[in-house]
Amino acid sequence: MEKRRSDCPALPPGWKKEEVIRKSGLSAGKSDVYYYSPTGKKFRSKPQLSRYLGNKVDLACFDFRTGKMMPGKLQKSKQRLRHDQLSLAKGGKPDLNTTLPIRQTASIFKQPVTKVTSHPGNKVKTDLQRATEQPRQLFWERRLKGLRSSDVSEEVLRTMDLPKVLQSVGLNSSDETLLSAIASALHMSYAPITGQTSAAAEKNPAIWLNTSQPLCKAFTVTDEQIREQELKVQQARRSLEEALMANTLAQAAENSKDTAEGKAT
DNA sequence: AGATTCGGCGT
DNA sequence: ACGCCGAATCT
Repeated sequence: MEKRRSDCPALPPGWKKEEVIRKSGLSAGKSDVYYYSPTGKKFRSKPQLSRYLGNKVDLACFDFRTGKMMPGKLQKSKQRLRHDQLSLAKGGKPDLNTTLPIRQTASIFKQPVTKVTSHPGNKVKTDLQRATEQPRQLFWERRLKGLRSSDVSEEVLRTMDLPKVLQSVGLNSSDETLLSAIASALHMSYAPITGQTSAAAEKNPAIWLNTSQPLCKAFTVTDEQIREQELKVQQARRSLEEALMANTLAQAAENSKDTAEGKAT
């Protein structure tokens, strides 16, 4: 079989590329691409490669299959914004993306910061497939300050009212940030959100802060509150269902109008 | 145990 | 249709 490993000019010197054709099974004829580092370590996907190279090499426009840099390949951020504004101006569908505005690291993929876990004479498996939890800055949630949600016409939406039992921890964090902080915590972790349970966190957050919990004082939620909330969610779902239904109907009407115009010309 | 190979999930 | 990665299979 063609076990030819070729140089890959788009990568630093010493990196090799290999393409292996599948010879049996349902996917016979298709191929898999692998890269080998100068030390001989094998890489079988772009995320894996990106994790290893970190910010040494920007792989944003690197095409894993061909092994070449493809300049037009930049998809995210810039182009994306332009498209959004364009389609918005034309009255297109609203963007339903719910990704949190959390800063990622230098690479285009999730990537842990440097964390040395292997020492001479110590057997520790490095380069875990899934990057472990990243360390976080103590008051990272403050970066959420001032973020507001708005509707498609840039009209700022009324903010949610938080129950009084929810109070932020630490100096002068605004209520507005607290909402974002709690929402982020709910999105980013499957663990229960308890707030800062240590009373000491209030006195000296720099030392006692639990960084896996939002900057929020400890609180308890009653069954009563849960039932109330369930009711609200049910109502919200009903109005959403109505809105979506109206939207698909309008869409269908629009389409049939378009095809009618097409026939007329 | 490590390398190779194909399936199949998610997008 | 394809990238990515789990896991069965091979050496």
